[in-house]
Amino acid sequence: MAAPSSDAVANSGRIRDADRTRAEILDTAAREFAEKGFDGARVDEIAAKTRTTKRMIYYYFTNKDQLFVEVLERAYTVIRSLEQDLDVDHLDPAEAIRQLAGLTFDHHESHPDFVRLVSIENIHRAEHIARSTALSNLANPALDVLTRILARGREAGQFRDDVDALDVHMAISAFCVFRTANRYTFNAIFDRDMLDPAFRDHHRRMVADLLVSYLTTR
Amino acid sequence: MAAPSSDAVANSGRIRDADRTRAEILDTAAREFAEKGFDGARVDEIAAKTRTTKRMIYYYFTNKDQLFVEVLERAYTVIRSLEQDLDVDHLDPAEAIRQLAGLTFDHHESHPDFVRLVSIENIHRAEHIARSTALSNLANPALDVLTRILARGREAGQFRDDVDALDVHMAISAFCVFRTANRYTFNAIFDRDMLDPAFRDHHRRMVADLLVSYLTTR
DNA sequence: CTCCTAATGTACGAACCAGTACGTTATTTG
DNA sequence: CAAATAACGTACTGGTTCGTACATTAGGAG
Repeated sequence: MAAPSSDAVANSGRIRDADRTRAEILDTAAREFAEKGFDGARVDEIAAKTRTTKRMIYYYFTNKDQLFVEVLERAYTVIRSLEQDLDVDHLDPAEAIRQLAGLTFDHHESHPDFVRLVSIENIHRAEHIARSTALSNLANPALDVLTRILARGREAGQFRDDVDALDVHMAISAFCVFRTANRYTFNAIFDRDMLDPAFRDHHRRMVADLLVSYLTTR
Repeated sequence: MAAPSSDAVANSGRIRDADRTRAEILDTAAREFAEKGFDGARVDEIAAKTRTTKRMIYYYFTNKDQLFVEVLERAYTVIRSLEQDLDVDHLDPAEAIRQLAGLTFDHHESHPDFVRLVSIENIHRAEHIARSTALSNLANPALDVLTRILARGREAGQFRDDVDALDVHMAISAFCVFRTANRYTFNAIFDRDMLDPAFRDHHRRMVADLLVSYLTTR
């Protein structure tokens, strides 16, 4: 009965705010894409889970593909900024590798949606990344860090010299990504949930050990 | 004008053969699912690429989900039989690990569609595998082999004793799967095609070295 | 206060797509 | 060889889904 005034409140409470609407759409879309995949996700469903309408999605993002592009851009930006904060130049090279592996491990462990989005983008052969100048030019701070660590390790005679930073990055990513990305088939077939906390610390140490033992073996 | 007889020939040339039709559908479906993902693949398109019709797909496989289940069953069966042929009990444990890693590496390298199908199934949270008794019960011969190798390595005092066969299998799979599954985003962002032959041998040795150095470090 | 534009909402359409009703032909069995 | 059944084909439908035409309102500029 007091509806009219409460409607008015709801309306004015919902002040027009482009940034806010855009951000809310992106958040919801990220969850929905990660949950269902690109082709499985529904624009109508994303809109329904937002406090705005489908029209707004097309107003801000033109189409479903472009929406996915911006979802990806956002997801990558998060991990890149994390990596940038990594300061390991003062550490022993082996310990620096352990820190880097640990950081990657933790990020993937706590951002399964990011891992899923990347998997989905790979199924689509990275066509969205290719269309994104932001992502094509986004260098990886972790690589610079890694390059310096490897150089120091080699100079100290601790590390082998037949691997480059990208190889090491790949090996670390592979391990961390697999635990999250392939968790379901792995669990279904081997009956072991890789994300079970019981394995967490063990696996976290395992990536680090794998890389350090590899690098220090000649 | 000579159509009737040539039609008849075309018709009788296409002898009814359930097994053959089924197999052709499965092959085509596997390619199509691997190419476009489960939701991206079209039943009409699969049918069009077959010498039969959509009706036959539903005749043999009931629905799209069941078709995917059987595609997966087939794909897994191939690698399982490969692993079964692996005989490394006569080898030095470290060398046996290298052989196993090499076999896994080669299979993933030469069967990108298999890797993609697994990725797709993970996006769908292994719901199809769960529905397949064949897959749920399909043990992994590689695990038995691996268990024996690890036991021998430990007895010989060569291997560490804080890892089990499944951990090692995971590490190997992670590396091999990543190269194929994440090749596109990796290439887009780092401008390195992991499947470039130039890296093939290097990476093949790298997985083996990673595992052996890890296992032999205490 | 008025005008202009950015922001938002409603309703709809055209294409698409999984699945099916119905009919036909080959092959096997008795 | 007849009857039964397995294998196959055509044409269609009902529901879905991306995208848009059109209408409206809020808020800032002057």
